[in-house]
Amino acid sequence: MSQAQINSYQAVQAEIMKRIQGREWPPGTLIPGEMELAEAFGCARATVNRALRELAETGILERKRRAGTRVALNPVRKAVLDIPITRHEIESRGAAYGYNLVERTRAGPTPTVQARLELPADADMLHVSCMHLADQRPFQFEDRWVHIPAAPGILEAPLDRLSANEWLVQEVPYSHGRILFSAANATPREAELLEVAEGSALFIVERTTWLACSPITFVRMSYRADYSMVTEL
Amino acid sequence: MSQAQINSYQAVQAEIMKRIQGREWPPGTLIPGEMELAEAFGCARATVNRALRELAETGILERKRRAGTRVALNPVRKAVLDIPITRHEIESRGAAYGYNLVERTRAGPTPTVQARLELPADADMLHVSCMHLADQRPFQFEDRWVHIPAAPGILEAPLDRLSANEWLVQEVPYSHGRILFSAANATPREAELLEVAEGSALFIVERTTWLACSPITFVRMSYRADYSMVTEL
DNA sequence: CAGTGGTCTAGACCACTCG
DNA sequence: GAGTGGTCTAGACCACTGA
Repeated sequence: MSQAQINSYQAVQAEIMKRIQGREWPPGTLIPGEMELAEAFGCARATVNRALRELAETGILERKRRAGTRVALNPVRKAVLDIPITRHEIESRGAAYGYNLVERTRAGPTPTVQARLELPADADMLHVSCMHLADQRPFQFEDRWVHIPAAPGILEAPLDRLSANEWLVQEVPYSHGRILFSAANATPREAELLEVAEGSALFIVERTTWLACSPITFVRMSYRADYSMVTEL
Repeated sequence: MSQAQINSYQAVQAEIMKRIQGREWPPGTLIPGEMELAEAFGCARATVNRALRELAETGILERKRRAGTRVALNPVRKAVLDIPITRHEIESRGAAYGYNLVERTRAGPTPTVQARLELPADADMLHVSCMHLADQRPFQFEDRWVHIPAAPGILEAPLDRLSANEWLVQEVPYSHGRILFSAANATPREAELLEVAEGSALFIVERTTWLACSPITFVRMSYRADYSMVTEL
């Protein structure tokens, strides 16, 4: 026998990674087909398929019908980012969560918000902004616009106690969204709320969500410069 | 019959999503078991399993053995981030890629670099920094430290023409890494290189990679504030 | 048009965990 | 201990696509 039994998809992945990392299969290599690997490993093709499919999803392999599977030459690696509710993020860091409603106004969208949500200027919206605190210290400033017809209950939501994010997550399903990460200098208002110097760099996350083609909400979240978002790959 | 044939895993996913979005299954609902769904949809359990497993991976469902599958109450949604090579990112935006080597020095690590890579102060390292340009304009400043014993060929790499990133990706495999996103105010040097005002907010990405337990490289990439990273969910 | 990956099926065994 | 999801198998058909 030339090869011990490798009959779990994770074992197959480990073996493939071992060969890639050992440069037995350097970038660009065309690796054997699923049937061949299955035979060599002593397992079913479905097992090899799952192993290879998942590695391709992370960008390590590239698969094409007829052409086969090769080790990615220019790996566009995929990293998975967790997007938790802010309260949970704070609590998972072991800090006490605090919440302050800053503003709650029924108003038409600003031009920026209009553009992001693709809504008319006279759309019926709720503008809600709030602070999230970690151990009494400013953690995140949230500035949100909600399209009222898409989430009618929002007008009765107890936003003085609960962030709009938490209310929406439980009450209004969405089908897809877009997240945008960037940096910006703190405006005087943001500086005051986040207790940083004016012009201090902030980490910005903007999120827009839809249900089917109907826009629900746009939110801009600003974090102090000492915040960072982490992911493993 | 109560239900048309839904016999592809994507059709099953669509049906599940439809029921969640239609609030037929609001957050927290315990949904039917795999066998039951398979029978209702007229497909095999494996098909339902794949559909549900993938939805659970994105955070929409939560699955536990014995307890069953429920619609996530506090959805920690997962977003997938593409991490391309900078040259490809620039080219895919339709801009011309440019590259300038700024510095190339063999030196011991700074305290920050030491901490990130968990290396001793006298480790043998190459410090390489460079600018990536899009249509002749500054796009990203890359400041990198490479642990020479982990990537010996780096000393002969043509870093005057090719970024260390591109060379490493093809020549040195890695097993895992950590990425950290944050914001910072531009130092005088960064401001000059990126052609922004001193103190201007920069988007910062720091990446550390290892092969098994052996650190390979640490890189800090700074982007002008007009840059943003996007992902869909 | 032939060979690759993509998927589905029916059945089985297993591991975990909740009641 | 029983029931759920987690996985593997052997076989089959299909869609795509590059030679």
